Amino acid sequence: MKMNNVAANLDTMDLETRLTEEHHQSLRLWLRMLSTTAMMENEIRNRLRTEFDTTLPRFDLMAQLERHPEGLRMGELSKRMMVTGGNITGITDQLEQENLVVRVADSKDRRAYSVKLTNAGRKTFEQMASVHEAWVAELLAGLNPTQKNQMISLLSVMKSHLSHFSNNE
Amino acid sequence: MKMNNVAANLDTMDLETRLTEEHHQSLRLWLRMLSTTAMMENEIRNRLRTEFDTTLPRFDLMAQLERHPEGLRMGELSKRMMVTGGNITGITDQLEQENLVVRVADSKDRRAYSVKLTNAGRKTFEQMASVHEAWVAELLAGLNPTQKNQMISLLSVMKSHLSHFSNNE
DNA sequence: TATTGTTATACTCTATAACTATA
DNA sequence: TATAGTTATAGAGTATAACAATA
Repeated sequence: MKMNNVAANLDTMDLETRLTEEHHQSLRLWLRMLSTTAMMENEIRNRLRTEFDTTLPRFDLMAQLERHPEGLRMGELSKRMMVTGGNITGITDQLEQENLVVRVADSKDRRAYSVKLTNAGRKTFEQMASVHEAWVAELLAGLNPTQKNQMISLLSVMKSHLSHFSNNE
Repeated sequence: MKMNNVAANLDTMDLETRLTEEHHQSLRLWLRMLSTTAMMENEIRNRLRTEFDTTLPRFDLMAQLERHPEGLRMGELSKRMMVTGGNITGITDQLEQENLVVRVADSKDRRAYSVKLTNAGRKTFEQMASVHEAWVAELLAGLNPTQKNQMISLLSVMKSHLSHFSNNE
């Protein structure tokens, strides 16, 4: 009786062998995750550029603001988008020049701004977002709803473990 | 009786509502996947830089070569790494200057080269790879082996659907 | 003519660190 | 002193397109 299954081997294999196999399994998972995400991300970046002449970080910033109609401070955006402050300034500058967002002075802290979508920005974003959502559905159509839910919950477990490291999230 | 479960609603909801819910589910999955991958990728990039003074694309190129001791042509590397040719030239130039890889003239096609790891390159890569593998295991320790296998197979389904689009892989 | 790889260029995204102004 | 945001800079990664050598 052959036992190729990892779980079945738990009690027959020595610790070192088991760890090596688990390491290989983890590496396989990570490489697959990395390449799958990259394929999807490349496709979406290309479509955002050719269809809407925009980029993922710009789209992402607008998406953050759409979820927070009261506006978000620069530092909040920096944390949520996982990039340092200087970059937020740059992207915000671009979007402000195109009248898609505005900086509103904070009434209590005169060092701070809240960034908000303008009406034009909200309108533009809503149009992009609905097309974007359809793209995502199209690209993920290989999974059925049950599989998608499984994946969402596995990612949640993974993410909460990851949040113990470094300064992410 | 409330029915919040997607599957339970399949026969009672109209088509349009169902599609909207599936779209939202897909979007949620994609956003979670994107942020989870980014967290892990950032952590690994940082560690590669601080511990080995290298980058993910450089590491990735060496990893490709390690799996192909006979060498890979520039065009092959370009396809596998999902970037255009000019970039492969640049990364290969860097690694060649550090004596980690060599370009070997193809005996049959005088336009082409095969890129191979040097002995020093192989040694350097093996050291990095074993540390890298331990990092990945550490960062993925939130999932047990069964969950990792589930994730691997879900990603496979997803990836094979994605490969129908554009020029990826 | 088509293909392999290089070169030159430009653009986006990124981090870092010094800076201004407030707190 | 510490914090919010900006500025300036440098570097990595990327795509595109024109190019040379060879097929």
